[in-house]
Amino acid sequence: MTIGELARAAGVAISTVRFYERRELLVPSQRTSGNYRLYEEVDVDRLRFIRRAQELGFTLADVALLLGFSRGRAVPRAALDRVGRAKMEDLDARIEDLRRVRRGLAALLAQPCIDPTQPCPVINALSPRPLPTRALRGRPKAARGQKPAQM
Amino acid sequence: MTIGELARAAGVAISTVRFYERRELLVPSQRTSGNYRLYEEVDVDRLRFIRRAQELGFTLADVALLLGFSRGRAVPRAALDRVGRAKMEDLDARIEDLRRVRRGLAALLAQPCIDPTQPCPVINALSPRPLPTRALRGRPKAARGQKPAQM
DNA sequence: CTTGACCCTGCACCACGGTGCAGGGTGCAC
DNA sequence: GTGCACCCTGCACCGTGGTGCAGGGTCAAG
Repeated sequence: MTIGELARAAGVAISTVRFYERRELLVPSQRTSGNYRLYEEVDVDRLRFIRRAQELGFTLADVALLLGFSRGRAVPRAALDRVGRAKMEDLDARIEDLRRVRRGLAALLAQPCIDPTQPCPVINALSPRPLPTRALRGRPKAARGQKPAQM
Repeated sequence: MTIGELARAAGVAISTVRFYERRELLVPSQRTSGNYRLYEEVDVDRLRFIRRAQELGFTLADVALLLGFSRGRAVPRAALDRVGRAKMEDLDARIEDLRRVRRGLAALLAQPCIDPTQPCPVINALSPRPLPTRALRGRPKAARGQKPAQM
């Protein structure tokens, strides 16, 4: 199975497959005499595993970890649990972050602005809080892949 | 007020202030004869506005838009509403995405793995779904600024 | 033997929001 | 007049997950 066939089978771009190889996530088992990468059926599963794990919020580094563990035949349940639960907490924190943001934004938008020619307290509404320096936390992980949602 | 004083007052790095200047978000009103940037009190508010807006999920491009509008003295309520409501929808979609991911991950972790020496169906649990090609959607915006939450 | 589809490597580039550094100038106190 | 903190510009780099391109080689059909 060539790289093009693999890519089509798993629904990803060829460049992405090569990119995963650089990250050591999916190394072809063989090469042809002409140096073409050759994959097997199991690599389709592996590639789908990578994509699915990304969907579940794992980074490629996490996936490398899981696949690295799985070199010893099975993914040790304990390892998956550890990584998975950490990811779970991460997800919960991100969801909470976004909800907090949502509340703030809702409050801002709900605020009536009486005279549109006045310096409308919007900037004031946003700025006064001294921000505890640690502000702007957040996790940049997972759920990527689309452009920043035009406005 | 020099750049260092401004940065301290708003709790951001000097390099960040200069970065915002490149993005035309915060241009100093004056320079000294020695070419030092000079800021006023209002710039502290403006800087805090930027940070707060980022907390609320606006990108720097969004902020530039809002601040650009506000050149005409006030932030037009309509503009803020438009940008803000779009951001709101974006937030809702992201929260829903994460919840979906959370459900998937929870299901995966809940799955008991009887024999830890067997190829534990974890990879199988993740891979079999052919993924509808469009998979891996998501919005990469907002809530950045921290490292990817170690595991 | 040629054509065309496919593949190879290596490198540069995208967005996003910054950070860091070199090499130099300024401002003020002592 | 010197030391030190602070400032300047410009450029390169970080992580994340890729994409795109140039300049070539391979392979199978016709």
